[in-house]
Amino acid sequence: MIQTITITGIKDFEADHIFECGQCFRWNVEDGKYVGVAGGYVARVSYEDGILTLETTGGDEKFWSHYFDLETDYSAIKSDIISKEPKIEKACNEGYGIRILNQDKFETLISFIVSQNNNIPRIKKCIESICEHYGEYLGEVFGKKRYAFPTVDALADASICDLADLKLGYRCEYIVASAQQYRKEGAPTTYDQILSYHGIGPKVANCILLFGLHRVDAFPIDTWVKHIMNDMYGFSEKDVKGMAAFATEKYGQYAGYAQQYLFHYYRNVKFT
DNA sequence: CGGCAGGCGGTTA
DNA sequence: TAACCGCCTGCC
Repeated sequence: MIQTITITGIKDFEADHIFECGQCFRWNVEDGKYVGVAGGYVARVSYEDGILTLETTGGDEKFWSHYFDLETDYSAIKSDIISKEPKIEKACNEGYGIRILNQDKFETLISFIVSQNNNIPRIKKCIESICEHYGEYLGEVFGKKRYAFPTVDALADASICDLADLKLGYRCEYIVASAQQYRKEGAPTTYDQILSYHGIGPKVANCILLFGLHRVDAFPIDTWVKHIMNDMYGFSEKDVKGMAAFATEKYGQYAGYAQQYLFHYYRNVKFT
């Protein structure tokens, strides 16, 4: 059963920008609108003239409002980072509707383990496969079978051999070990704690900080960001430390937002 | 066929 | 602590 939620007076929202800036893997265009699963609910999203419309199997306005980070003033954020770094203005204008979602911590942690040394279409495929095999079946919604992201227990108790059938490669053991650590310790709260997971290094840890824990000062440096920092500022692509220090100094507490605008710009506009 | 894709762990010097 | 190397898999 589908309910419709409409939220009005929303600025700085563009589904394309939100879902194509590298933060999530379970939202895809179906018949012209984005459909995805979050918090165990299926939703179809549309936005026009300040009105956000969600056709969903569950979750109240409060849940979705928080998920889409609607309480945050992105115009103010853009002004702030542009004032600190005018060179970012074009990227902010191109990706004007970006928002950093408030995603589930465990889902984010596992998803970014899957992302390592991998490309986006295959990451999405792998995660859907994990959901189909280990997640709760949510029914047929908008013409497709839908599945929730698995619980911590479901993945902690999964066998590495069975996961291997999902073509996850060497990431299988990371996934099971991480789910077990998460079950034992609870959700991580610091960078060092995230880094202590087997199979999580600096890049993935920063993604989990930013996208899972909403630590908007985190600045994940992947190969794209390396290209960007090289192109914009002349950094050697090996100088990850230099880039990280520069980002903190240049963008400060909003480095994560800056990363998203730049990533989106280079990924979807400049290099296409 | 080698190279690479939103890296990481392990081993070397 | 920096520089390599191998790695599951799929697609050029």
